[in-house]
Amino acid sequence: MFEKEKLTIESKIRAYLQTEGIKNASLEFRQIPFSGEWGMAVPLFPIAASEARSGKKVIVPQRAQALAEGIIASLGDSLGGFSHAEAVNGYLNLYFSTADYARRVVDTVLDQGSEFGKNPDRDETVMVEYSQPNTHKAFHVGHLRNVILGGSICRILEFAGYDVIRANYLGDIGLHVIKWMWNYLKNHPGEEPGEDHTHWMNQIYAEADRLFQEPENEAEVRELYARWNQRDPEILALWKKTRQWSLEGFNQIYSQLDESFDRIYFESEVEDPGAHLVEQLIQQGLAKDERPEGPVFIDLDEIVGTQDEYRVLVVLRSDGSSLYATKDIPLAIQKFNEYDLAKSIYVIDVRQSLYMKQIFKTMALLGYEWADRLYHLAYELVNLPGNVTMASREGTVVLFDDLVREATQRARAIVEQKNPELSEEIKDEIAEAVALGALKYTMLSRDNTKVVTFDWDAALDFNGQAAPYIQYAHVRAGSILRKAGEFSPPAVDFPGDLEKAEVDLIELMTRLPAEVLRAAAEYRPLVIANLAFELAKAFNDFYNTCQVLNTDPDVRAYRLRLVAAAQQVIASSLGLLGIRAPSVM
RNA sequence: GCCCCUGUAGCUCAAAUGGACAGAGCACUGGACUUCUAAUCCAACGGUUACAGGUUCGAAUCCUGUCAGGGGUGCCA
Repeated sequence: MFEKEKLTIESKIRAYLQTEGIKNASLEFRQIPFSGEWGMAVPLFPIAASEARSGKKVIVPQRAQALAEGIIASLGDSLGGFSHAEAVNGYLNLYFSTADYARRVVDTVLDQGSEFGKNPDRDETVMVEYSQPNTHKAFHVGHLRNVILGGSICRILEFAGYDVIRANYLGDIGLHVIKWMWNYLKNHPGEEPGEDHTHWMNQIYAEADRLFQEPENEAEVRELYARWNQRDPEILALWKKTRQWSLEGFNQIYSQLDESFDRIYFESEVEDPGAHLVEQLIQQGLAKDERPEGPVFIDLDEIVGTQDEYRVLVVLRSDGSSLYATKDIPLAIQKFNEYDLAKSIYVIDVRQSLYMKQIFKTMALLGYEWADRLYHLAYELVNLPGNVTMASREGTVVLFDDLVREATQRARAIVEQKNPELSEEIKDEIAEAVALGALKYTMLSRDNTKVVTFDWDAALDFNGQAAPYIQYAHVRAGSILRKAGEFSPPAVDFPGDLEKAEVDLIELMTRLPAEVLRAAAEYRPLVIANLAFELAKAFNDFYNTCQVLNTDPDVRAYRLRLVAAAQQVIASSLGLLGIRAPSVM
């Protein structure tokens, strides 16, 4: 937003440094930490230090300070858009005219609206594969982190200018599916799912898993597996029907989470291509075939010439049945056959890091030039207190629908208390927005590499650094505009003596564009989560210290602009997290 | 054994990628609703950034080592 001023002043600084015998200095602009007014800072330590390194006899801090002072002296009155400058602690601080800066930021935000902070189109397509649930099974809080993270990453990448393809890869075959069908045929023939598909599917699965422990049941399941392998039409039909139930269940969840997918892949579709590919690998001499005594595997360390780095990748079991790797290799190829991808991202938990590395290396060995465009976005697990990993088979899970139901009920009770006059329908909407927002924010506001310990109290705490706090700031802003009867107040000048709360709020708004780029580059929604909270905090501070409606007409005029702009930026940052921004709550 | 991740306030987490006094939220204590919604705000409290060295003008951040926790490591997904 201030590139022009930056460039002008930069060339002037360089000119001065030339006279000091310093050429090609690397100038760095950063934020001035504390501000009653604001501007940019240029640290001169790096320059002084490089002088010292090149043999000149200088004391770095003093020299840095002297340079900053020298620059100011040389600039004189020609500050090129800045209002004044200071030399402090070896930093050159350049300040903007408060009135100009404020007006410029607010005008820009309101002109661009929901486009503010959005990067121009890059003409690059990125695929993000996430969620990847197994059909016929539960959807628990562990799965939730993946969907929420993947969904937010997609939104951020889009905002950063990429074309994004949301891909899902469903585990629709395997022992778990056979077990499910066995239990269904034996104990629940003809039954149909109720309202909540996933919950019902999971009950049958959990029961099947329990019964599977009995040897005679296991034998029956194996029999069914054999029929499946022979493509028994009756079993195939049942599989298709029940799989569809699962998909419908997942879609209920996705739509509740405001998630949707552009491309769905099924494990069942890549199993056969995978088997053929394995044969090729063997023929090419890349894979070793030890069947029937051993499996088919690629000795990556041996091929690459490393030790204990890539280990070996088993691509087919000794009995000829398929593994993850059997299918992931053809799937990677299929993705690039279908799309021209600048990047293919896999949102998968950190335990599969080595496996992902093996797959990527294998693609490189196969000669695909796009192998270096594969990226594993690893995230840590959601554990229960006491570091207990959620696992359906252990029964240590918090199910998605249980959590959402509880959270929504609590949110609903608060809406009831705050806004009893609202219609039931609106109350429900708000409760859902708040409940889901809170869950999403909890997942997104910690770094991908950090384990989330799921705690009911923390997940259901709507106070403090949480989504409802941010949503509430958005609501308050909307409320002011509604009462003013002006949702897009006309442009006006800003005064030079703004309150600190106003300055801080404006300052945070300017950070959105850069933070979007950083979040996209690092695949870290946390960056946006932090900004959203800080914006809300600054807005609440402003709300508390600055009257908008009941004040001088001049003040009211520019503050209405400020409120509208703040509301926009808060809404945008919530949007990037996939969190709804209600207008009442 | 080897590899990866983590260790910051009582608890849960940040820290603009090496910069100005390490910041928030919970919890605890004391204040603020006749005023644009108190799902809010203000104040107070709370730190040898696991430990020991090193690199440099400057380190939570980079390097080495140690300790603690978690994960991975040829036919689980």
